[in-house]
Amino acid sequence: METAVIVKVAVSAAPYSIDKPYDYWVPEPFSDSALLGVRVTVPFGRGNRTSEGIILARAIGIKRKTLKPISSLLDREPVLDQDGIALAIWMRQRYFCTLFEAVKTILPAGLWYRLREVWRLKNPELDRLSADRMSSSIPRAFPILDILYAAGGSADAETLRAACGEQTDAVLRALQKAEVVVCETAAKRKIGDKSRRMAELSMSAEEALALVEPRRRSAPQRYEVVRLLAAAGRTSAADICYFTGASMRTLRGLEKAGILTFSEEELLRLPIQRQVGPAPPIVLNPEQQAAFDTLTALLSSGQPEAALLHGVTGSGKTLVYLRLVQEVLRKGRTAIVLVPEIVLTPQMMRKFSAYLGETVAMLHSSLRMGERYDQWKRIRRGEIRVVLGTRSAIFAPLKNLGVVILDEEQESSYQSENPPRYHAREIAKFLCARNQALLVLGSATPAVETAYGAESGAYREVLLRQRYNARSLPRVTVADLRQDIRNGRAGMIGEILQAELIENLERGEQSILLLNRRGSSRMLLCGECGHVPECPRCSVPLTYHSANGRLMCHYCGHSERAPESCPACGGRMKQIGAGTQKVEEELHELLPGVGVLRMDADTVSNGHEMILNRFEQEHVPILLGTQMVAKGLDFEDVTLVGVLSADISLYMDHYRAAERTFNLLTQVVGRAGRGSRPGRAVIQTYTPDNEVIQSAARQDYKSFYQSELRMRRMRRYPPFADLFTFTVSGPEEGNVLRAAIGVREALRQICRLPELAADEPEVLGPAPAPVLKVNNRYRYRILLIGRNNRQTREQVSWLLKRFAGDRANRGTNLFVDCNPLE
DNA sequence: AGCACGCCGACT
DNA sequence: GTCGGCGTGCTC
Repeated sequence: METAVIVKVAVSAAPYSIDKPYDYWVPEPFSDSALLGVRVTVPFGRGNRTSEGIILARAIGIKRKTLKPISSLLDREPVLDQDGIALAIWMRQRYFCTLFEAVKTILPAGLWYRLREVWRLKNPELDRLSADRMSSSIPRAFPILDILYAAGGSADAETLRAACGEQTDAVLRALQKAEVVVCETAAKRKIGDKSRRMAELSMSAEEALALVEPRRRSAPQRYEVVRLLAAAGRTSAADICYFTGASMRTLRGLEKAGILTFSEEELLRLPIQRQVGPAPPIVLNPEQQAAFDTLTALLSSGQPEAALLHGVTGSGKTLVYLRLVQEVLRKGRTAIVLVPEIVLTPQMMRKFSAYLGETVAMLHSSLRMGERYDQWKRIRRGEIRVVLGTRSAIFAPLKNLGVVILDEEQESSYQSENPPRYHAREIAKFLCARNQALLVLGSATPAVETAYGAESGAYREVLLRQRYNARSLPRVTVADLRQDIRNGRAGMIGEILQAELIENLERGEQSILLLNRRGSSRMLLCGECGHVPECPRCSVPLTYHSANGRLMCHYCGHSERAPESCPACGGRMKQIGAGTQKVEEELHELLPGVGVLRMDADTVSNGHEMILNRFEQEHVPILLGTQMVAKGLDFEDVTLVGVLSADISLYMDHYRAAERTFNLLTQVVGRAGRGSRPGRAVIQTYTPDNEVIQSAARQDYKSFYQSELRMRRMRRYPPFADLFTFTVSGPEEGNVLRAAIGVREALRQICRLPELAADEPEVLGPAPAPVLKVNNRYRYRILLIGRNNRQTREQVSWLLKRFAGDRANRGTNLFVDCNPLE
């Protein structure tokens, strides 16, 4: 029997329902380089389509008849080590994704190849007449041959598809069978350099307008695009689409018609801040020293238990992190430090590089793909020993990991928003266990689950109670907005807050106002019939953007020009919604001539940091913004913080609503009085007696935690149970609902299994998702309240596979999330 | 999912 | 007789 090197491969073409390691044999020339963690291309499926894959295991074995060979190697050296492969396998069973999806998440995007199918004539000498004769029985073969011959004998599949439409693939396969053409797959690196596509007119503005003007009615978008380009000159394609509502398709059409030309523009490299100032030696106060001692003791134990560093705002957790990382480096090991937001990385980076110098690397999502990839290579080569970054930095390929630190561990940004929706804390736990490394979760307001873990002994709790320089907490006033209503004040700013703002203005001190809601959504409403324009593809009202005068959908990206009169009755349209713009107007009315800086999703695109710099340097009296103003920003002169309405996030339909509100309020209140002067905070609310608001006002984590934990125990929420959210989606509401009911019934069956029944699992639903329709797909949810253990996950996995395999569910899709944060 | 194979009805 | 519809089953 013939033997060969046999490898197990995670294949990208395998969907979840059939995902497993597939065996391939390795042809002799590859056998030395086809190592574990090397990416490959392989034939897959009946049609032997070329698919990407990665080698998970390797052995010498019998070359069975049914095995197919590896087609090519994509790497000279492995891109994943044994730990990385183990992590991918773990992620598959934890997040219900395929092995390959897990690998893709672990590796940096800059590393990925684009598989390009190139079709060419099998015999380059073949003349057109013979080719036509050979393919005479294949319908629609002529246009494809036309292009192939015009392009000199070969063309890539994308070009062919663009020119020949729907059935290109089928025709190509038929031509392949007739031995007219062959297909080759070329792996092309997605080049790391991020550039953006720019467009400009390829003729004078007058000429271009003259060309599109006659068809202004039938092709309004073309006309709009040309008008914009005529006025603005060279513009990025993304901006053109934003301001005109045209799609990329329209732009390409204009390119084809010779009216505009595309070009690429390099995005400027962010200058890396390396102002390594003289770093004074770190002096810890007794409490910090005690915390440090406890953590180092844990570090030296063989298999350290994880620690919760619970320190009030301003207790100097960062100094403890720094000392700990120094200690880890001294032992010849490496460290990962995670922060929740990109905005916070430069601040933290400055501190870290001051103490640790060149061994620190920053890794976060706003790095350009190429930079990210370069950093990744430096880390792999061992040049970097400390990685600081946001969520995805947890996948940094450090060797000999000693510690992972998650700062502000309760933040929801640690959970990925797209599948696999991993949580950096869970990945960190896995990595730490495997490397005998220490996991440190730092927070002033830990997640309820984490605090419960500390209470029940799963984490070692280390406390920091003292505020830095013994500063006192801000004086907090809870202002009852109902009182203002009784007094005839209908605005967003009540009497108490106004008085405090005036006081601050007189003293020449700065204030921060928080509007507790996401984004800045304003809608249009007809003043006469009440009609609200909705998204044609989603079940949400469209949001009005004043920057471009358009109505846009945040879910699917639909965009249309805002109507001047009501499409239903012709009445006048009004803007409604309490966005930051509205509050800004109110502020101008109440405090004429006072400078206000606004920071929200609308303004943030043109520079988060710029706004903050202006606030600090130009000493603008008031900064008004959404949640982002609450996060870790320190300004010397801010002595007043106002929360416009504390209630909004309390009544969201989510089990973490109270926790989120408490965290936000505590954080934002902590922004006041960071300098030498004492701070004040005003929390406006319609429910001043609410326990969450009261405990946030007192900065009393313990009492919030205890009442929240009682509630969660009663309602069987995490940490007392795990919530699996099943979402069924599809284009037809009836089918979706039917499929969802099927899922519920299957889950109820599963729950009766003896191995699960002991935990008393419960199944609820189906209920329509909070936004029922997104992108013309209806979504229904089923909730399973149970335990996230191996048995449950196996059952869930089985259900997912069965759902995908059932033909009755065609067109619908099912996915699962466990304990989603959002 | 994506593809081939196979088994039936409407055409040259 | 053959083209193409869709139902069925497999993916190393």
